Amino acid sequence: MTTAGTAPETAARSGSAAARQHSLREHNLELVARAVFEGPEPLSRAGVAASTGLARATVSTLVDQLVAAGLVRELPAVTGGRAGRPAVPLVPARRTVVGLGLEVNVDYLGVRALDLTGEVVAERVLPGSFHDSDPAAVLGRLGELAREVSHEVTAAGMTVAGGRLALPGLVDPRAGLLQVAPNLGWSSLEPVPLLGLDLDVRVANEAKLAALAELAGGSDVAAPDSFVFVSGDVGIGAAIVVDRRLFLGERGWNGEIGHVVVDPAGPRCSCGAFGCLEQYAGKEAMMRAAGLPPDAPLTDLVARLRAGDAELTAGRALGSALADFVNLIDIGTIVLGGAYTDLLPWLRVDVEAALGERVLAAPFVELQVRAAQAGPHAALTGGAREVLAQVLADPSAWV
Amino acid sequence: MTTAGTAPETAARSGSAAARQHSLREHNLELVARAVFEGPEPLSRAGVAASTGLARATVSTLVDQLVAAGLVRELPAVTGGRAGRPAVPLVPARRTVVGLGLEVNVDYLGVRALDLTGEVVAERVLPGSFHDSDPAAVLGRLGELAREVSHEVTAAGMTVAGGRLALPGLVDPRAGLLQVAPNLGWSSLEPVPLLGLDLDVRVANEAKLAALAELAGGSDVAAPDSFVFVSGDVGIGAAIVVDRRLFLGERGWNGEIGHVVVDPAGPRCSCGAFGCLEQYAGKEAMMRAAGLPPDAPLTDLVARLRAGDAELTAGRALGSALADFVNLIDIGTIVLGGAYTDLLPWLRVDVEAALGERVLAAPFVELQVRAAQAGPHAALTGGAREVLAQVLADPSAWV
DNA sequence: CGCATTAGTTGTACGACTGAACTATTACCC
DNA sequence: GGGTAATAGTTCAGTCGTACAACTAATGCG
Repeated sequence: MTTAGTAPETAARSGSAAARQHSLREHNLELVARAVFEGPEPLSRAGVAASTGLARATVSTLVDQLVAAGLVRELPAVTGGRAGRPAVPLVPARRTVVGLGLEVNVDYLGVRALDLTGEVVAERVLPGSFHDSDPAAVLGRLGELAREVSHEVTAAGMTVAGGRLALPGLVDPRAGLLQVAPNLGWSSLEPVPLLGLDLDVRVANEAKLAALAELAGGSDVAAPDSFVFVSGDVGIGAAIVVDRRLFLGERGWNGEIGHVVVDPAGPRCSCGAFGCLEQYAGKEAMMRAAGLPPDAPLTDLVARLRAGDAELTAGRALGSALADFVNLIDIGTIVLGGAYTDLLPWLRVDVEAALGERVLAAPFVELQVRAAQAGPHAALTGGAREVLAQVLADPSAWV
Repeated sequence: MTTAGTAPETAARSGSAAARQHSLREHNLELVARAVFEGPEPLSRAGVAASTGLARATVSTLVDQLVAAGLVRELPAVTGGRAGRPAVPLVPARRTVVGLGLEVNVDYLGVRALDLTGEVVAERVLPGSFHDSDPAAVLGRLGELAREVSHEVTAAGMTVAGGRLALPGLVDPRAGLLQVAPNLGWSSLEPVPLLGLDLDVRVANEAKLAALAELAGGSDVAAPDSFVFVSGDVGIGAAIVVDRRLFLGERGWNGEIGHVVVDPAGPRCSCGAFGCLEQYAGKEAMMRAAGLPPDAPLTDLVARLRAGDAELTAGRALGSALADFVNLIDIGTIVLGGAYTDLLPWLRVDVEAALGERVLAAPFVELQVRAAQAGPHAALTGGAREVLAQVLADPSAWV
């Protein structure tokens, strides 16, 4: 008993655990669920068997379990013009299981519930100003919104699988701790208990979750599997997605591109250092450079740029910082989010020029810069998607 | 047959394949092998069972297979002063299976064979000058050295599991292609066939493999599980190790810290851009700054610094670039290799100051800067270790 | 209407892990 | 010195998940 007690820690350290018979089933259940969810068009049982390499008999029992658990739905058998028994197409189940995305940001609170098809089944967004706010009060209010949403979906027969709370700051997801969120004026607190929810909620950085929302892809463009997501606002945050998974570094504090050196002789930054990217390509800096007040709405800047009454010089600095990023991590696709999405037409030339000049591997690979596809409040969508991804990763918990 | 043909690709794309019965065994075989190899002190069968969570009966059969395959060795049973049947300690087998590390660098060729205990069982190092050399001739010569080593170890009854060829340049490990190695004057070639070896050899970047050598740890200090390894020489390369595994980005071209911006108003770099780190902290820049010829040996610089006849200003630039690195990927331990290992005493203060100033998370985490532990020609050791790690990851191939 | 074709199901076989009982070997204590 | 407790390792029946093959189901086509 004493020695056995150390087993879980050791297993966790090495990242893998003993595999039993039922681990096999869990693994294959995930494999089948993924095949159904990620396939470009609906697959039949036989199609799943072909694409996974599992035997048809095995797939049948696994699919039956997923259907019984309410994760997968059978469409009416479709006779596709060719001989043979018609296939039964399998699709993600609608309105049975939902993931909750929660967010506190400088200008709004929000909760969004997504089902397995990616559809928004309930939502509350509360605009406001949460500069230097009281964490307990704000998170309490957010908790109320979440309870409203939660009741709404459970009343409709759905199950809430869990939640993700997006916060604009340094967050340690493993410890459930917010270290500091400068724009909220929050520091060193455990946000989840203040929500007062009877639900498995984890915290995450806002830019990281917004990046995950990109994985859904746009209507026209497919989402890349690996990309760097850069969210430009007052602060500038980034997330690294490799093979559709977040790369978090040791503590989830990576992607602080806003404080990369652009010019050591540049202006002093709020972080104390000199010449950080934020001083060139942060929202306030861009506004000032265009002769607008720093807290003017983004649309004002876009209007000026459209009219030709201002120029956007932030692209050079952004491109320089992105070139550093690409040189250091080698991810060839850059997705620009936040304010940069709308500003991309005036940024693209300078950014691409800087990448071409400074990225060592530029001659050998096509670097892509594209606008974010996810709509407003992307972190809400990303958070809900992450919860659902976890359901998908371990469907056996729902069987 | 037509549909089944797509299975492997699909499985490969999603990163996981169908799990059969024998996958279970493979997984657990790896688990047991890892427990034996990575444990701080030798474990018995019962100890492995406790640490992995597998049943004793299962562990026994798995261990027996590993012993039969020559990967694990049983030490004489030891009576440890306490009651009960004495345990049989299990340790990595000596001189049964070896991995080969190969390297072409500017000033030498080398081949090193390591066995599972990490001991060097054979080695050839050939100093020389391979600036602007002929790839076919040089790789042919290296192939001869490798054949000598290979014959030596097979004559002693060992099996060669494979090899890794380390090259100082942009390497695509997946495609087995060297894009460009500026200091060798090589570009766009497939190096492995030129070795003329009847062996599974893959290419890799020199700094990446040198980083893996660090995982063995020093005699005094344990190796960290996650770190950034920076190798300073004429060029400056880096590798990212997370949970004891290389993070390679999309193509293995990451870690190009030598071309991170230190000052856009700085001197022009060989890459075409301005103010790259290499122009401040590359070996030639450091030599010049100390009033030495750019190709002087490192010992000359160290002698001057010891005597107080020169100052090393590279630390500020290096610290600035490292701060960018840490802000972007959040790895708290930095291991300095190459020329930096010996220069660390004169770099440390400036590097740590820059990290403290520029790293956003600095107040919340202790950043560590340490010297590389692996000895000379670390890439040879790292390459051999990677081959052996692959043996460990799939022992079933040897059973 | 029968045959070829494809989808899905059923049943047997096999392989891998588990738990419990068993053997082996030592320390400790009276 | 012998009995007892303790620990290591082995044996064996039991259980579970997948594979393979044979089967049923449902459709198109000639």
